Amino acid sequence: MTLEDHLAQQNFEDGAQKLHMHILVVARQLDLILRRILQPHGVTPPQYNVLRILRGQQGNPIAVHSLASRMVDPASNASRIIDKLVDKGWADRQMCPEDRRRANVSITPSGMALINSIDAPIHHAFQSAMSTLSNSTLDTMNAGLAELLDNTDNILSPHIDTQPQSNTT
Amino acid sequence: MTLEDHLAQQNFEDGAQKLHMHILVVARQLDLILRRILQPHGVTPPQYNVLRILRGQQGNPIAVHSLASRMVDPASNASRIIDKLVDKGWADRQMCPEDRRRANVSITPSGMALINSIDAPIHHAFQSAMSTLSNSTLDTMNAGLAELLDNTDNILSPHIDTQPQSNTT
DNA sequence: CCACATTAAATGTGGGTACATACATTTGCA
DNA sequence: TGCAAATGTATGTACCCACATTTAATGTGG
Repeated sequence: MTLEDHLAQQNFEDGAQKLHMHILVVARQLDLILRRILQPHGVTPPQYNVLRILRGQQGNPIAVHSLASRMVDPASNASRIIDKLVDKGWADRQMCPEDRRRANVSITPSGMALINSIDAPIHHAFQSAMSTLSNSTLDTMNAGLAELLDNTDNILSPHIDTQPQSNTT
Repeated sequence: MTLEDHLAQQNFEDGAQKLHMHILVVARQLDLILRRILQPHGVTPPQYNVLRILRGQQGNPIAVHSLASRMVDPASNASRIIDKLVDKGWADRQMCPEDRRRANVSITPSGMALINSIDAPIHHAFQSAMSTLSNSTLDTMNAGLAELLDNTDNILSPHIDTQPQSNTT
């Protein structure tokens, strides 16, 4: 099924607009695939994302804000995602004695068991989704997306011009 | 800012996984840009998406299910998006006399005025986001994403094997 | 030592999504 | 004709998001 079929639209103004739509639609597809695999386990994609980060900490607790910065959606509501994980016994939240504003989060054995059991099928699914792309295509796409990422960063938070300004105003 | 900065993660297993993350993160950035432009007008991205489709109808009303199929998120809840548009006077919903299950939706002059006034800045923003990419890069990326779209379609709804099976089992 | 800004986390609000279900209406067909 | 299946739309539930605000604790300059 092509992009045109997905959107029931027959022509795009140019390659740039088509790329825009392609990215949105494919991102949605990837999310649906992940959701499909996670669903039977009662885990959602953001929760899975957090569990992966916690596992990467090798048992070391991590502050909420630092966890948030590593998420795909660097959420303002990391707190609430963690709430869900704690409710289900997959994560643990302890107050930090040195800085009582902080809350340290860590993964529980039960959370670790969960993520270890679902990780392989997920990796396999995405591997197979990408399997038809050649390495050189992968590289070109990654380079293009990196460029796009940089451009959108500039649109979202314009750089301060680093040229020193003479104070003539 | 690179993908590694965005996710505060330093290495990805392979190009495929990196592509996966790149797509998710860039899709999010594009959504943020759109949201940023729409926000002052009190419109959300899905609402804008629906208004564009309605405008494309040249004044002809369209059924909800047919509208839904054209959305980026072919939502089960197109109804609720339309509710919002009707509330704000940008769209109109009439019952269809020939088929009383159907609800026909059309854009109002006020909705038309709104979308015409915000369309240009949006087009400009995305054009500039993509402006650094060469045409050949755009083509390669679009081709790769089309392939990815097809692969993910197959994962999400596996094709029935059209080979006639001999009944030997 | 104290006012004040800054930081960390949580929470409120309004919106969106997937998935399941409800309900009315049409269609297909026995 | 009569009734089951399919269709079109709306709604309920639980989750998620962006953005603004709140609450608490820590830093910092006078």
